[in-house]
Amino acid sequence: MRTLDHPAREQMRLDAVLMALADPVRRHIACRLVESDHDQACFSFEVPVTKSTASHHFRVLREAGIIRQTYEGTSIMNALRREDLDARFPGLLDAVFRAQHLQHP
Amino acid sequence: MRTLDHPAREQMRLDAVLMALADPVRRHIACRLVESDHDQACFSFEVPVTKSTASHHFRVLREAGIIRQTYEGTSIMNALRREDLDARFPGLLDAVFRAQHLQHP
DNA sequence: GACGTTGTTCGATGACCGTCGTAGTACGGT
DNA sequence: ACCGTACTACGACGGTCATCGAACAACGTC
Repeated sequence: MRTLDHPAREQMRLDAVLMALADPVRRHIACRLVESDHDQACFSFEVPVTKSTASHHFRVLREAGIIRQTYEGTSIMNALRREDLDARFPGLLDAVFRAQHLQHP
Repeated sequence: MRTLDHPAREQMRLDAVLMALADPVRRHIACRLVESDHDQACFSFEVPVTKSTASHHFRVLREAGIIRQTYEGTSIMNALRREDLDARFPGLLDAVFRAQHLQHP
């Protein structure tokens, strides 16, 4: 079984989280996950980049601790690590999501 | 009289704000301003970089709309644009400041 | 087993960023 | 008028980032 590395809750670094969310493509992915209550495969996100670039962005989000990725057949399902994020950096995710919505309604 | 360009409240972009706060030196400056209630000159911040680099960071913070800079003699006084930030991106500054404190108590 | 789907990995490339030193500007004080 | 202080502007350098295409790997299906 293939596995993917995820940082533990205490290992999340604010640098990495803010850097990850500063990119518009990654923020779009993260905000889509905030909105939907169920996991989503990578291909279901409509991002204006190629497959390899999207793969890179998912990896950055995962290594920052923002998403959790699990293999599911040929797909990878992406879930927001909301509990971990809220515990480590309270209010941050909500604020970013709200800000994104205010700017791009 | 010398003047400095500041973005209007509506012109602030989330990209620029998150990008600015992703850098540790700039986040240190911003958090120092959150803590202190009065304006502070550039030289009063103890940052581990040279003058020119610090000047660059202050410019990034100003152009993102995070700080307001005004000339005062030979110095430049820096003030947090808290009202504008809270109006444009509610809760964001507080969340980042709190996260910074949780990580670096 | 062959094929399509889904994503990763590996260079390569161009752009941007943080950093610095040097030179220059503006201002206040002597 | 001169000097020191506070900061900016400019050019340069190295590192990192986003992006891409091509090749590869894993899985399900026919």
